[in-house]
Amino acid sequence: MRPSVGIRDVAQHAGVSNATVSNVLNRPDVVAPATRQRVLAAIEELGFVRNESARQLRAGSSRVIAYVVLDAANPFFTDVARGVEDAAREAGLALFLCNSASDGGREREYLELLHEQRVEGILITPVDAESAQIAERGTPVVLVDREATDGTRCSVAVDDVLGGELAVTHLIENGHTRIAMVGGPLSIQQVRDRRQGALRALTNAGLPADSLTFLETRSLQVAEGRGAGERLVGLPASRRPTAAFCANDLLALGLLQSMTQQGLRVPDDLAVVGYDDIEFAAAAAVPLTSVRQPREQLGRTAAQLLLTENEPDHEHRHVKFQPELVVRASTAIKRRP
Amino acid sequence: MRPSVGIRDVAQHAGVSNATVSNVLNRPDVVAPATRQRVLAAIEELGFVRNESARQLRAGSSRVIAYVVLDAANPFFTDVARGVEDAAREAGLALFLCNSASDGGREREYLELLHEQRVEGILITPVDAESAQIAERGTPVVLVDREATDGTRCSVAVDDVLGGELAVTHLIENGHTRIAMVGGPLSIQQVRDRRQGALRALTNAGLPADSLTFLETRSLQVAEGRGAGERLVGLPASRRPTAAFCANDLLALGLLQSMTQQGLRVPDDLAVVGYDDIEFAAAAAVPLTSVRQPREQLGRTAAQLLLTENEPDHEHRHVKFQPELVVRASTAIKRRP
DNA sequence: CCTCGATGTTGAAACGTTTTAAAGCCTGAG
DNA sequence: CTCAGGCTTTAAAACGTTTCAACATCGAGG
Repeated sequence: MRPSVGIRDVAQHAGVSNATVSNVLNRPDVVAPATRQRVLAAIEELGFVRNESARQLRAGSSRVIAYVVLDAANPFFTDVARGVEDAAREAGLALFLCNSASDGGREREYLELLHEQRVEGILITPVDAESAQIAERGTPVVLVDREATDGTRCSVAVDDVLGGELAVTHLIENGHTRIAMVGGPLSIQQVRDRRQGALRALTNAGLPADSLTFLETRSLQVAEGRGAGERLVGLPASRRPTAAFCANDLLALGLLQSMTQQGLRVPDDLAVVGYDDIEFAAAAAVPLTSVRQPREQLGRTAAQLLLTENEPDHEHRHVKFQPELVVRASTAIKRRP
Repeated sequence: MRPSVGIRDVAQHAGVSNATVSNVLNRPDVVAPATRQRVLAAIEELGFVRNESARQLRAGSSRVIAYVVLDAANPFFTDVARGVEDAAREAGLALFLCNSASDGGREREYLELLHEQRVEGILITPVDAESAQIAERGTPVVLVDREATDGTRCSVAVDDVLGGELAVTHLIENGHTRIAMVGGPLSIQQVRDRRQGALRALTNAGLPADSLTFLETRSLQVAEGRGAGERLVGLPASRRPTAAFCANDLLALGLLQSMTQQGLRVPDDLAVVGYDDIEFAAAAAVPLTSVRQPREQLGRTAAQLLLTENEPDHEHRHVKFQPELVVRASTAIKRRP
């Protein structure tokens, strides 16, 4: 099953030393064309596959970076990952994706493993603030979609406070004064920031802070959005919000579904704003107004920062992008009946 | 930056031999409690992180499997991946995700890298038939969502021919006789199989084969679905199909969007069936009728097969699941006006 | 007091590469 | 004919673990 043909088998078969085989693998130009051919033929014939562990042990570098993603099922993160991969590929690195699935334990396990693997660098969208503290143990770490509070590492983020403000300001301009915010858990920095932005929008408009009903969810997934929809409809009509700002598009889609199911109409009975502007937002039952983030650029930039990490004069940087509101049908202004 | 503290530094610091440190790491029960404490303290103090390359080089096994996915942005695959991860985790293995993004070149690179890394096993949904042939070079490989034609490896698939048949039979039963199939490229086995199923449905119903207009797309992504929508509407009304079967839900969502944009109504002007029944299908502008596949089970089973792969008496198995039609609004029967 | 088995610990040999310094070989100039 | 210098090739020493056989130590049983 595993004949385990090594570099020395190849060498013997080609009638050269193992050093020469190694040269063919790593510096093909340095070895004479004739010998090179012979060695390549031997490699082919024996089905030799270089043992990366041994290579890495001796050479010290790994040619791999990893992205520990918060939720692989969320298209937002796969778009970020695409950006990461493009940049990594340009630098000749491969990307391994790890899914923490919002589970701090998994996240820790993956980080440990990646450290042990001595990957060239780690990108991570951490589960919560604590895990963001994770000590750097020799492997460079860059935070993605989260700002590093201390100066111990680079980070790439989007201004979530501004994003929340944009969303809710838009709702206020459309005449809404009772607004729900759906999102959670609050241990997630983004949720807190977006809520803070929402509150700022109220303040700016001179509305009282209790104009915002916060519906906390256990995760940022579609099912939780549906649950929030039921809770929302359960509220007494007099206090029921006329608009909802969701902490991400998955929640918004779930909310939308739940509204339809319960016979309420969007935007007439409830206006909805999502966040992320994932591709499916535009294809939703009611095309979703959403706060767009530069997803791929986020990933691309993060990877680039990571690559500068072991330059001698490296200083940790914190890049922050601006979000942008994309208006669609889910917040069309209410028609007079 | 990289003090590179090794097992012997720890040993020295704790006043034991490196063998003992290794024992603490791998067989904690065999070393006396007092010594163990001392070693653990030293590890903590020095911030030692085991070098996985060296471990693997010596020990031979890697505790990692990988899934080379066809399109990480397609929720279908992330759901499969969830199943894979659950099963892997139960077996104490970590999962690395690699995204070939339907690019044969990338796929080959990743496979090469994974072979070199000596991962415990590889799951792959291959880009095309050729790449499915990829020689096994010591690392067990299991095909996911694709049937292995030769008996050289295990595979887990869903009956795509049946799926296509279910979809189109449903359309025929709803009275459609001019049907479009949207999908491609034809190098993808699934697309071919689903088309074959569609044709079989026609035959069963006694309809001529040219009742099916095949609109080939360049990929299975939303944007291509939109493109197909435009082509569809461009057809002369007399020949224009009244229903479309899409090779996956992403195409169907794109098609849907394009219809709405062009002022046509689903299902009245065009009935639409998707494939995969991803979560977003139910939340679409018009909830999508779709062919559901047991996504997580697919992944879970694949991982389990992979784990049996180096049992002594292993025989390659081909598991095949049955798809199931989920009917929603996008194929509701046309009302008499 | 000796032996034996159990329990902990260790020295040293792998594992399969890369890398470095040096050795061979050749060609053409002196 | 010799030798400098360029081009190829090589022997051997790492890299940081795990593992195995062997070595202490100790208490109990004879």
